[in-house]
Amino acid sequence: MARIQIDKNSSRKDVIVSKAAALFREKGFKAASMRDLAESVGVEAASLYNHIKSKTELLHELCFGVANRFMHKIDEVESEKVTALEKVEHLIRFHIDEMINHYEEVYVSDREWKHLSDPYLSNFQNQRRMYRKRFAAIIEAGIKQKEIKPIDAPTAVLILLHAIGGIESWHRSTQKISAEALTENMVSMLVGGLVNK
Amino acid sequence: MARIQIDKNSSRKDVIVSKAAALFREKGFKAASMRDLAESVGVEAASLYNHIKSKTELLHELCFGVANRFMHKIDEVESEKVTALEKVEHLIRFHIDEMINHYEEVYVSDREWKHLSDPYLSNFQNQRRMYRKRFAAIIEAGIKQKEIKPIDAPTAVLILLHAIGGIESWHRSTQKISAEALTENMVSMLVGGLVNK
DNA sequence: CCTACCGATCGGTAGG
DNA sequence: CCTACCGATCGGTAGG
Repeated sequence: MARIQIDKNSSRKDVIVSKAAALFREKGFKAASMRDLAESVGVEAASLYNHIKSKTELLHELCFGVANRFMHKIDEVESEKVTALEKVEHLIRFHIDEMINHYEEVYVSDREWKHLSDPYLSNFQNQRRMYRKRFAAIIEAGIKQKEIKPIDAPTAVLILLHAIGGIESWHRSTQKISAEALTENMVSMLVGGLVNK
Repeated sequence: MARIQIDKNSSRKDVIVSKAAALFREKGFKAASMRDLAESVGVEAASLYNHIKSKTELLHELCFGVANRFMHKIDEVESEKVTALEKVEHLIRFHIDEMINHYEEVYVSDREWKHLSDPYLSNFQNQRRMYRKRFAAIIEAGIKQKEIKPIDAPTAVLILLHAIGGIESWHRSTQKISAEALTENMVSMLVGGLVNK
């Protein structure tokens, strides 16, 4: 049987990582076993180790993949020539989009990073802390320019990020409104909660 | 040594349940072992089973304890003679208060209920679904009375509940603003995102 | 409440 | 990629 794929190894690994995301999301990192994962990939558990080093490596890849995308995005947004409030809205829309289209990875990275071990754990926590600080700084700027009402910026960031995490429930619900409607509703409520008057 | 406690068994169990909440919050239900719990209580693992039936029983108690408080509260709020928007604000304040003062139980009930097993699991999911429906109905009423802007009510509920879950980050942060300041900031942003104009 | 211990399951390795 | 298997750890029980 002809194989179109040239780099079989890397493709196989991608499949494993993506199945791992789905499994870790569904059961949690600790409760998901490598035997579960093997079954969902369609091989024996031992065979997984020809493509990956360890279970934790899968978590690294998921967490840092997501973290990198967010870091890249905030670089981009910071250099935009728009109002602070518009920057905030762009970040909100990016988070919503990520949560809609890369649900499993984002969810796992958000809830299961605690199970990373230590060179990676502190690295991840630092990136996360940094990201939130930069997000808060944009809100702070918006407050100074009176576009955003005077609130505690770190609290606002925490509300925004967690609120968007609620898209989890949307994914799991049976009667979903459309992704577009969801996005506009969320933006309306979240940006509406920020604006001055 | 005199013992003031009359019902030793029930007191001992309360300690175990509360230590379990802290441990499950910190490590996650699956990753927290009964040996960890025993150590934090100050006994051997086997001794725990004189007070509890199983590890899962601990999770039941935590999840349903929290669920019952919320169900009781929404009963109360529904019968209040105030505007729909005020009812929503009361629920928001209750959620914030619960998340500030019963952090560990609420957090565990929110994130670890997946590990319940099945008579309890469906029961819990039903209560949760019911609660959200009733919350959404209040918002719907507020929209009809033009107190609340026309948004998708289930989406609004999802945003509110998850946003308040963000208090987790406040608990873990080193430079906490006061509980009162946190509450007023959150109410301002969340209620502000709902009001019509 | 403890010592001693169980069967099951886990992540991972050896060797082909 | 598989068979066979490992040491560790888990939730829980027996018996005192």
